[in-house]
Order: sequence, then C-alpha cells, then structure tokens
Amino acid sequence: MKNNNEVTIYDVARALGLSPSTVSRGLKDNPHIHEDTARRIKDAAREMGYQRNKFASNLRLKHTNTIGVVVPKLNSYFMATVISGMEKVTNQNGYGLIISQSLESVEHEISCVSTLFNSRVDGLLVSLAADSVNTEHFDLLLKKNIPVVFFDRVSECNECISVLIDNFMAGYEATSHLIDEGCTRIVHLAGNLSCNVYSERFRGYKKALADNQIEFDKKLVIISDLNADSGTAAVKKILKMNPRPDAVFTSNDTTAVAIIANLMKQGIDVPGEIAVVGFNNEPVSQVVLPNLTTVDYPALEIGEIAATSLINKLKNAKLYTSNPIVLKHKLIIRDSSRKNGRK
Amino acid sequence: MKNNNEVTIYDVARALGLSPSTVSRGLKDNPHIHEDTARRIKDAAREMGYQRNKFASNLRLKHTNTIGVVVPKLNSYFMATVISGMEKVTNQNGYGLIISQSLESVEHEISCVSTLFNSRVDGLLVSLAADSVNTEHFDLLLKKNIPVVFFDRVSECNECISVLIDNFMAGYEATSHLIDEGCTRIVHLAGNLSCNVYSERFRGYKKALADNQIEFDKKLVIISDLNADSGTAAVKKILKMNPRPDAVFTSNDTTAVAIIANLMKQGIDVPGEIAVVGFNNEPVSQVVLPNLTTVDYPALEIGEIAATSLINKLKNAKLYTSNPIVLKHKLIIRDSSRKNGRK
DNA sequence: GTGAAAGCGCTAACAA
DNA sequence: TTGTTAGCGCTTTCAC
Repeated sequence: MKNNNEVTIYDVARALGLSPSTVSRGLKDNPHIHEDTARRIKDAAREMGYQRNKFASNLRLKHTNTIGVVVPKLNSYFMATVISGMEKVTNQNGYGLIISQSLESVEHEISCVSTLFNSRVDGLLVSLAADSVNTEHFDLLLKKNIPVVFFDRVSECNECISVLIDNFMAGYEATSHLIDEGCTRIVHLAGNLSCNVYSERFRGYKKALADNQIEFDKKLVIISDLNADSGTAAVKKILKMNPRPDAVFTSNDTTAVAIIANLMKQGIDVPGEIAVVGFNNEPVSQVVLPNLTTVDYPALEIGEIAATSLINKLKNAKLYTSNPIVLKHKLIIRDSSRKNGRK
Repeated sequence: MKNNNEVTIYDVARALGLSPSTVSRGLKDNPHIHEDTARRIKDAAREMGYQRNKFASNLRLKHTNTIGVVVPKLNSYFMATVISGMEKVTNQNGYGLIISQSLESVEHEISCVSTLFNSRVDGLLVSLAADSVNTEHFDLLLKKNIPVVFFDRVSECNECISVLIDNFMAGYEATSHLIDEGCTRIVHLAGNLSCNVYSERFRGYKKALADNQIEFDKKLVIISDLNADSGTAAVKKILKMNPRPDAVFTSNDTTAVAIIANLMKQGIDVPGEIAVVGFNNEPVSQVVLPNLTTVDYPALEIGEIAATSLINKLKNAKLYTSNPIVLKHKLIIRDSSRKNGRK
C-alpha cells in the first residue's frame, strides 16, 4: 500500500472490478456507460472518499478553470465590490479566482501578469495600474489565445473586451450640475491623466465648461493620487486661490469626503461657499454631512459582467457582444452640491 | 511537430543536447549542476519561451502552492485590507491566493471549503461566517494535514492557529472610556453573539459596567447585523428609550457612523447628549463629524501574520508560536465620545 | 458497453 | 556533474 492516502480512479476500479477508463467515464456521465455501472461507480467513489485530481486532469486537458484578476489595489470599497461580483459569477460557473494587486505600478503589474500566465489561468480580468499606458505585457497571453477582459481602467486593445462606464459623460454631467447650481470657478481634482477614467472625466469637465461659456483655467486643475491626503492637500491649495473657487469636482469619494471634512474644519460652508461632487457612490457618501453628491458606478455589475463576458469567451468563443461594454452611471445629487432650493 | 506550441523541458533539452532532468535541475538552481550549464539552460529556456507547466509539476510534487481564503464578505474596507496583507505575503513566497465568500452563511461556507479542498489548496485562511458555530467542516482538511489558520472570527480548534485581537479587552476599554466621560446609560449594539468577536466585546462591555458599579440592563443591548440599516434602526429604538441613553458602544464603524448621522439629523448633539464609540478604525471614522472614537484593528497586520503563520506551517512544520496569536488593538479617542475637556 | 495502453510534462531515485 | 527511467492520476483513442 502506498504511503499516500489519495484515492484514485485506479482504487475505485479495483474495488469494483472495472477498468480505470470505465471509472473515469462513469464519473462524468459519459453516454457510453451503462446507467447501473455509472451509479455503482459514483456510489463507490463517494464511499471511498474519491476526489478528482485536478492536476492530472489539467495536465491532460490543458485548461485550469481558474481566472486571474489583476487590480491596482484591493482595499477600496469599489474594488472589493467589483471582485465580489466576479467571485459570485465565476463560482457559479465552476471557476476559481486568483487575485493579485499591481499596487499602481506597471512593473508590479507585469510581474503579476507573468505569474498568472505561469499559473496557466484560462483568462484574465484586469483593471490597469495608473501608470500602465500600453498593453504590450498582455500580448503574450493574447498570442496564446488567453482572453483578457479589462474593466474600469482599460486601454486600447481590439482583441480584448472592455467593461466600463461613460466617464466622459459622467464628468460632463457632474460639472454641468455644479454650473446649474450657479458655480463658475470649479476646481477639478483629477487622478493620473494617462489613465482613461481620469482623463475622460477631465475631458467631460472641460466640455461642460466650454458648453457653458466658462473659460477653462488650468490653475483650477489639480492632479493627485486621489487618496485622503490628496484631499487634504487640495483643500490647502484651494484656500490659497484668489478668487476663491466655489466648487470642487473630484474623481473619487475618498478625496471628496476628505475635502468636505477639511473645509468644514476651516469653517467653510459646504455647499454654501464651496460645493463638492465626488465619484463612485461609496457608502461613505451617504454618511458624511452634508451627504455627498456623487456618480454612481455600478461596481457589482461591472464585476459580474466582466466575469460573464470572460466566461462566455472561454466557453463558446463566438458570441458577439458590443465592445466596449458601457454600463449606466448615474449622477446622484445630494446636499453637498445643492445651493439652490436649500432650506 | 506537435500541433501545440508549448515549449517543454524536452524541447530545451533537445536544443541543447542535454537530458530533460539536467534541464529541470538547471532551471531551479540545483547545486549539482555546473554553473555554465545552468546559465546555458536558462538562456535557452528564456529564448525559446519556455514556461514551467505547473500541473505536471504539482502532479509530481503533490502540492499546489495555492492558498484558499474564505471570508464572510469581501466588500468591507477591513476585509479588503486583510486580504491585501495576505496577498502581499503569499505573493512574495510564491503562493497564489484563491478567494471565496461565505456570504455569512454556514452552508455556503461549507461549499466554499469543499471547493477549495477539491482544488487541493495547500492551506486555508478563514474568517468564519457569523452563524458558523463549530468547525466540523474543516475536519476533512485537518485529517489530510492541510493546515487551517483562522483570523478575526475564530473558533475552538486546537490544531489550528488563530490570529485575532483581544476583543474582550477592547470592549472593556471602549466601555470604560465612556464611563470615564461620565456616561452611565450605555447602549451596546452587538453582532451575532455566537461569533467570538461580538460575544467577547459584549463580555468586555458587561465587565466594565460591573467594575464601575453600573447595573447591567439588558434592555440596552441590541443585537443586529451591524450594517448601516441596523444603525438607523438602532437610533429609532434608542430615541424611544426612557430615560434616554447617554452613549452607544457599537461593534463596528459602519453602524457607528450611521448612528451619528441619524442622531444629528434628529438634532441630537454628539457627543453632548449621546456619545458614540465604534470599532475597527475604518477610514470613514476620521471623516465623519464629529470624528469617531473607535478601536484600531490592525487589518493589514492580521492578514500578513495569518498568511505568514500558514506559510511557516506549510514550509517547515515545526516552528512553535503562541496560539492564538493576539495582536495589539488600540482605543483611539476622537471627538464623538469626548464630553469632558470639550471646547 | 468496456478495456488496454499511451501520453500530458515534470521530478527524483538511482545509475554512471 | 549528468543521464536513464519510472511514475504522478487522468483522459481518450482504438480495439473488442
């Protein structure tokens, strides 16, 4: 007896007086096997504690039923929710998820992709690092027919599916809303502009200004990492500006909330003196006072749809969907930007 | 020529006039191989686009270099940060992470564990679902010597390592602090009490009352799911209590923040009329007004230490550490509970 | 409907 | 220091 306690199809076969191939077939409802035999096999397998050895199987079959995920950073509510959606879909379809973080650096991203590639993932779900401008590091996968789906932070790549929202339009709407509320000196706090999401929102901001005959002033644009500290730093800059801005449109809620907190600490009324609009509709937006006006980004859906698209591509190959897949966003107006109709 | 384009060690061996075993050894710095040979092998492998086939390798080696993670829910800042810490450590050690969510249900948890088991993970990192009272569903793994490390929400199991904080002490300190601030009718908003973290915090709460000669009043204890809605609901209950409570100690920040927002909407001064203390020190706690007093739970560290412990166990077997591993928490006093010394 | 046998790619004991 | 060889467990073609 071998010193290892794994039960194999050989063991089951021996116990039943059958051949390993019959057992293999019986276990997976191969139509050429007699019903009774199949049942006997399954019963015996269960009793003996048989578990399929995925490596042997993968080795033969050459696919792994695992999907790799690369995200810039895991610890945001938005990302966690996206992944939560992916996990749900992939789990239901018998796929596992391997997750890694690029920590916002291309180099790290390249290494993640390569590790995942070496793990022979069947496909990849990726949101790019902020400084990831081209997609050369995915060519190797693409060449080997490993499909890649980008979500949120995407890049030009016509073999890949992209899932995202219309960031331009969202930026346009957010800015227009502020203008409608009477704001004219609107600061935009942006992220790295080589990243589609931030550059598009910025483009929307500029277009909204132009459409309302407000001159674009590049001194009102602040580029940052979009973390809480950037929000604090932005407030310092804003308070030094002369004349003082009357609104801030920032590219995420983390900074928006930090900005509100800092403005209020300085005794500045929000939205009375400075209105604030964020982005993402994270839970915190409903809990700060005043409640934050923001753009709802359907995170769970993004995750589900990205995963579904990938699995479809994996399963059948041809099922044409539009590309990019653009999900609906929604400007959610709350108190942080409501100057009119204010009690 | 085969119709599949995978480069194997046989191809490399043939190209170099060596044997496959030499190539295999050369690729992994086996000391018995000549330096020059090793370099030639590596160069050739790189040029030819060789990739190790993990399945063949795993099939031989009988381990997978992947670790399974089971968490109740992914979309909290706390969990995402824990996992971020795990990912960092496992990645550095050549392990992959497979993540799944129990969605707070034992049944789902059992199915996650079984899927992970079937994927032959080398080990498991788990935080239990709220209603998961025993650990029978891990016995199968334990029997097969697959180590399990619990973190945060743990359970009795002497073969497993647990990583957590002293929730009793944390609850005790939080409550004592409120008492020091002059509060005597302190509501405790708890989670499912079959879960160690919530029951321990509750125990700390009661002990603090007892040590300060305040009679425990079970009407002041509210059990909930600890989501934002529970916070809102709790406020409604609190406002109906007579006499009105003068403080709330709640078991997470999500509810704490919802409670503050709802109290303020009702025109109740926080902390003047009702002081609030939360738990976890999520970023939102520094951004609500008044800033939230809370207990810092070192999420990143928990993730790193849990992963490190598991990897140690995987690597050498014997490296005795204390068990459970108890990390330092810290009560962070901010404005939401500061009644004395108030301007 | 069932079985025999080869082979997926890698590793390691053993031999040289 | 390098090579030979067997085998990890599964799947599938081909034969019966």
